[in-house]
Amino acid sequence: MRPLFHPALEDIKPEAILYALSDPERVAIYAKLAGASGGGTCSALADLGDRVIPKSSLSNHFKVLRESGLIRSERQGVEMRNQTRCTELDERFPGLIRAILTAYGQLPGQPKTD
Amino acid sequence: MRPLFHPALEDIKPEAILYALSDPERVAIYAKLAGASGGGTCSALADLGDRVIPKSSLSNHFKVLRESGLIRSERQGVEMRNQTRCTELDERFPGLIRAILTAYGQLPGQPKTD
DNA sequence: TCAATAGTTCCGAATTTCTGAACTATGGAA
DNA sequence: TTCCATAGTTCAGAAATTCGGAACTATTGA
Repeated sequence: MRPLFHPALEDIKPEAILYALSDPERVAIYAKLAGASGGGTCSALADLGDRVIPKSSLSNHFKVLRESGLIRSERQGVEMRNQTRCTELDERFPGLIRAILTAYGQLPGQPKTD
Repeated sequence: MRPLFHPALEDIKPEAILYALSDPERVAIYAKLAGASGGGTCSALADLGDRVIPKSSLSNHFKVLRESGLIRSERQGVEMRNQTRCTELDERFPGLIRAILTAYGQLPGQPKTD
């Protein structure tokens, strides 16, 4: 398995962030991750309620989120811990992530409006 | 030619906005439009400096921007006037467009950082 | 060493994007 | 009215991307 790639903060591109978050499934995953305290595993986030995302699609979603710079993944034993890079990101693109999650009505603790 | 479709404000979806603005060419077009006073025509926005966008691609870019709710297009004689819907949009998704343009370093009047 | 679990990679099918060529709509000139 | 020029749209095939099942890899525990 090739090592996971994470872009350096200064290499993160707005187009990659927007592309990654232009898919509601990825937004749902990211929002859960932003809410979760422990660092979510892939399989813990596969269930969207109305549909269960296939493993390979899920793996790809995480790859897109990771390579865009939105999350950091690291292996912990048999599973993968994923966490958002939102503090860093807010430094590079102030207000961006919050505005996006607000638009989706997915800010942690916020009632869904869509 | 079929009539141009514009979504009602309440039908505008964040995923469509993010998708439309995940393409740097479309961002460049949108940013020019946000800066232009008159309402830009397609051909006036085709020249990106490093490349001239083909007519059909340009037409498609405008379609994506229009159907996502970012711009409004209306025929004025032989040409098309395009204008942003940013005031409306800011009402629906507060701060979103500004945060995105800031991330791209493309806010009107702002020096490019990327 | 073997089995179980978590996730990645591969690869073919389906979908989407891109763009040259043909077409449509409008306005002005003859 | 007819013809031409201009601005943009639509069509269609090629290229690129996405999706997801099946096979594979890595790690842990028995």
